[in-house]
Amino acid sequence: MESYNPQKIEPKWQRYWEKEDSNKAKDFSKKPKKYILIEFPYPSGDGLHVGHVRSYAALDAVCRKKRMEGFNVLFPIGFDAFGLPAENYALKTGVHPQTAIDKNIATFKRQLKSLGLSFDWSREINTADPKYYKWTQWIFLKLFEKGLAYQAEIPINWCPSCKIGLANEEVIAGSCERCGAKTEEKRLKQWMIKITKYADRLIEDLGEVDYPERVKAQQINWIGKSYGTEVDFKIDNSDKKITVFTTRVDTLFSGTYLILAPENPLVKTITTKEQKESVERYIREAAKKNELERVDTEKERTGAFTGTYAINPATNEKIPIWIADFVLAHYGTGAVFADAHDQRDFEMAKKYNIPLKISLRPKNEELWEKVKNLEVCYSDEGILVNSGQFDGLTSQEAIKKITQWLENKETGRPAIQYKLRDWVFSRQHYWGEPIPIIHCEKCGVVPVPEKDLPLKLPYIEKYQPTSTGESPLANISSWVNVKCPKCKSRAKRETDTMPNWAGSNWYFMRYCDPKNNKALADVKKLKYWMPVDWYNGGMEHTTLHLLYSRFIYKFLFDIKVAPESEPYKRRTSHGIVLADDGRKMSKSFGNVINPDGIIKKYGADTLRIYEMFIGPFDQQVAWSIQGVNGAARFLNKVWQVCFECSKNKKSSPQILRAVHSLNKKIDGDLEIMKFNTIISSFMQFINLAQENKKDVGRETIEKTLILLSLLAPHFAEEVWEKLGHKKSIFFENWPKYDQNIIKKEEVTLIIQINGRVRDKIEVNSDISEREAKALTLSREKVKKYILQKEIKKVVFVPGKLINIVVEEH
RNA sequence: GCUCGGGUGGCGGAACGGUUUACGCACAACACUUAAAAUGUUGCGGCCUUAGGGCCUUGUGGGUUCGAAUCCCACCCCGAGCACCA
Repeated sequence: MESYNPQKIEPKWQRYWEKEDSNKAKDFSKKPKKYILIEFPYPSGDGLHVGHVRSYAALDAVCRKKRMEGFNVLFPIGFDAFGLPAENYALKTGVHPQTAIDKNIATFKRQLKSLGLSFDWSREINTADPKYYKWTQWIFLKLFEKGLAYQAEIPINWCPSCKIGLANEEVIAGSCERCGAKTEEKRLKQWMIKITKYADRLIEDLGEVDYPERVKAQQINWIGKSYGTEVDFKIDNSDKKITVFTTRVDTLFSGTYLILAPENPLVKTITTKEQKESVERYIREAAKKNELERVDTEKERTGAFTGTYAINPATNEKIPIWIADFVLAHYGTGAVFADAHDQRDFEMAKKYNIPLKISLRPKNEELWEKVKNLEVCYSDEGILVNSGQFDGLTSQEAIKKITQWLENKETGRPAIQYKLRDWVFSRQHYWGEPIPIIHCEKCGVVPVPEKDLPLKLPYIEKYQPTSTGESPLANISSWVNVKCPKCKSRAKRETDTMPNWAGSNWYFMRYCDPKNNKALADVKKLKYWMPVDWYNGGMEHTTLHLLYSRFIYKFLFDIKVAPESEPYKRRTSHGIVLADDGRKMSKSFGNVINPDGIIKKYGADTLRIYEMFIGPFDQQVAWSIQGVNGAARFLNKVWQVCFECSKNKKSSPQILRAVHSLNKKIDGDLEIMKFNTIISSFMQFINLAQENKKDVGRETIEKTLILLSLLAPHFAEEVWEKLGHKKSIFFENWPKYDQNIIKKEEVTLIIQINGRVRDKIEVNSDISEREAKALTLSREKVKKYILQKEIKKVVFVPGKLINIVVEEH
């Protein structure tokens, strides 16, 4: 008998599957559809990561099973090819991003194919292909048309040394990722997308999808909806008012000052002559700090007095208006009322000797003494004091009643705030989709007409950013200078490009109809395939890609392009694969595992089995080369058993029961992604078969191979063929297990005395309680424990256990 | 600080109200071999015991239960995400 030689058989079957188009999904097939999606890779120069292998192999197993169960499965693959690394690489080496990406994609394709994954390669997409990004640009035009894309001057991370705007993910601990210089805030006009308009729907519709709790919680947290009250404070000696947002209106009576964000436009108009200098100095200081420094909660509270006062609508007292950098301009109204029941306000008032008042009383008397004397800040809920008619109410009651009271006086109202901010959609980079907008001297902002799409990214030689912070595209005057599509007068193109997320927002729709020239995808095909039935990906995309793409899909639903409002029925996520030292795999640590090496030495099937066995799928796992040996040994054992037993006629009841149990285990565990227990059950089965080779018949071997084909497809095909089959094993139907065969006649009954295991007996599985009790009490071991003691109770769990409860002395 | 996960042998982990430590790795002994590798067999939580066996053990402390790794309460530790969000 030949020994198992993956290096020989794997390429053979990969060629076979490619030739036979084995994994092609058929549009409008009468079979029920399953759309199973993995996050498409960014084709980095490092090649495929063993982490990709784990999640792709897992979902590949799911797809293979669904096909054998009679589903028309769509399991597509593509490449998210725009992005910064290719541009940085170009800056360093002069190699054009297009060239680098093409090369990387070729490597990825070779690697993915060498794993034998059952992708439908005929639907391959590439987000940097003009035929693809034509539709990414089209979506932008639609957003613009509906008023959801707009320009605003907002602060961005600016590297004064590279003279370039940086995305948040390019700023590491307040410094530029490339040169290490401290970043500053710079205000630039940016394209923004109004995702906030969809905030409520993004929360509510989570109710109708099947996502892990932690994913839902993270998205809800990120959107950060909070219910509160808006309160108007009249400015003293003026008609103007300052509106603040609070979730704790119960503390309004202790509001002894107001604080504005330094960037709040009101600051300029209300600051008095006397205070102008110190206020302006404070604003300058605040602007110099980057986000990281401002957020440092350990630092001392600072602020500046504007010289102006406001009237607290609850007490009618005159209270000073301050500015402080811990008040955020972009949240709420950029203004808060400050009181003794907020840690930050409390600290700041202490520092500047601003008067404080108490309006909440804690239950704890000892604490109350300290709170009363302003020794500590009490910020929990309590009972109202010094609050006029509201005294004695709990915080919860007071929030309702005070809001109502303010509403009647027309100085307040219930309000809702979100943490979610609009999405900054501009990047000052080359390697992205150009934003299809023209700035006309006469007409202003004019969209590129749809017929002119795709607006192709021009091929350039130099990627150096401009000194003004514009993208390198601004340097190509022949591309920038155009005629206005409306009035034909002089105009300039927008030179910002889109962020990396633009292409991945809708790629799953393109898979449904990847070659369509007339639409991003044919409506009928979308209706057939969408929504994605099962989408697996990383937790790191929860608040970026996953949220963005849900939003864009909702928008496309609203303009009648998408057939429903949620793109993904079910989301699951994998844990990351760490290096054997427990750290992230990274070139700089020198601990990266290249799947090519493992495939060469052990074969793709071994690698796949190992990676799925390594630990729970949704948790992070550390790589271990010794573990790969275990997977290789397992496949070798299966190989031996298959050939040694294939001539046996019949299987023993024990083996039959075991293989049916295994079948059941796989059916159950695959659906809940417990791949590690599937493989351990498989190992147990093979160990049993190996010990009882005479009892393993051919039909059991064949069943085993079909079960194993999900995990080790090349292996299964090869043995299947060697057993004399002419057709691919993947044409077989998924086997059904028989519960009657699984049911055991004889079981081990556990005997407990007072809950402790004292004995075990082999009994018929449907033994009655009376019989079991009699049998138990006749056992020598049991007698020892119940001698001269009173039996108080007998607990009987049929087929499992009997517990004798006796009096303890 | 808030939200969500976790803490079980030397290690990865299984069990998620009913035999704790399945399966794998590592380790040890033996067999096969001139030798090594590979493979196979056996052992492998701790303490006590001549044996039979006994006792302890799922981060810590309580509770519910005939019975708790599993359910409840409090605390400690680790990981992930958010974080001056009023």
